[in-house]
Amino acid sequence: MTTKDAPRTGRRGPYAKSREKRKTILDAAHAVFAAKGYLGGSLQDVADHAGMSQTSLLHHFPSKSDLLMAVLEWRDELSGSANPADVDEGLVDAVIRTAVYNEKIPGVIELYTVLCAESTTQGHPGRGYFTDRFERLRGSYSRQFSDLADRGRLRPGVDPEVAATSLVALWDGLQTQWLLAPDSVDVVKALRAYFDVILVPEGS
Amino acid sequence: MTTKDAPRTGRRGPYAKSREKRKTILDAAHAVFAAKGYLGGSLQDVADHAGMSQTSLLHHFPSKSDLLMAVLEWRDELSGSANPADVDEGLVDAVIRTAVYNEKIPGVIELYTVLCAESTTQGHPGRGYFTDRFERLRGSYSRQFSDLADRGRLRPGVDPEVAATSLVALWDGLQTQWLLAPDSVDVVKALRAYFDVILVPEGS
DNA sequence: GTCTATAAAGTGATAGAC
DNA sequence: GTCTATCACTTTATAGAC
Repeated sequence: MTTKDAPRTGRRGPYAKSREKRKTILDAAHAVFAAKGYLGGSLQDVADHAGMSQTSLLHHFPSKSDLLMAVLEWRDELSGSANPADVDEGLVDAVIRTAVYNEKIPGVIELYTVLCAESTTQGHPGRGYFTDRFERLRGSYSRQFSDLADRGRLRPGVDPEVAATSLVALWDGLQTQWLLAPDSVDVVKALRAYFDVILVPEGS
Repeated sequence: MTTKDAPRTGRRGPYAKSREKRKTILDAAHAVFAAKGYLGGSLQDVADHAGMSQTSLLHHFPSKSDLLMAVLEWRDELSGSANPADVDEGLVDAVIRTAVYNEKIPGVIELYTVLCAESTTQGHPGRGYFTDRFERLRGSYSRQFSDLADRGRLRPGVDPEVAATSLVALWDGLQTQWLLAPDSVDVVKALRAYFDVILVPEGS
């Protein structure tokens, strides 16, 4: 969490309304950045969406890039609680469950797809966020594929690190194609097919 | 080709210089759009790169979106001649050869990665280009995987259409990660691994 | 075909009244 | 905490001299 509970100076604290407004703004910024990207979306767009003036918006977030970072962090918090992982869930189940869930929130996919590629450009404020995210994901998947290999579930010859990088790449690439042609691309189906081909059926 | 040879009114035609300038501009626009995206790069940036004023630039291309489309089409022409396919080359060899070649031209990868994701946004002039491109690629790869399946080279259970979509997705996703972390991601290695896992070794 | 000048609109951000 | 007004700047695009 970035903000602690409101101090106990009032019934619900003097900041209860402020936090609510903050949420409204983040919601608006999420929609705008998803639809037009960070470079293509303006603070005025966000302010209009949030039902306030552009200057009021900047009272809550000191700059446009601060707003972007807040949106990205807020999304991580939200998705963690809206789509919680089972404690003993395996890699495959977690990926498929999330991919199925993602189909219900295309706006979030749009945000990540657009901002991720945009962040590869010169001086983009989101670059660090996505570099870290990819490194973290590759590490996590790599460990889980190694565990699967230890239990003889990974197909012989498959490198856990390459599989981790490929899984992330495949997933992202599928989502991009899905955004451009939702009727021609089945993200979940393709991910299942990838797992089918790099894993060995349980107990064999 | 979009333009025919210059009419024979002069030795080299009155448009020889104009065509050269056009190439200079396309080159500059390519660099700028690759580094900053279409939304992030300005006509002034392109003009500076091309060594001319922004108004002169607009004399050659009527609008910014026209310039974008010209860059994309020009790139297709160039890459077709710079990296020609063998007539009897198989799918695998062609993909690996191109992936190896691509490592030498990171600017082109940057252009496609950034513009592709950017094109999923509202009203982006490049959207049609990328939608068509993906549809064409999926169709082409799908047919080639089907041919491989007919010759018993595709692993049983692998769907040619799913494999086609996945190959395109994997390739694009790998390139995105490669742009953000070139030392941690090996595009060619991961593509080879994917072919290894969906294909059956020759003659078996 | 190139330029200067300029239009007309939009940008992120700041100052200060209320 | 919200607003109006405004700054300083950049954007795409046009007009017209040379």
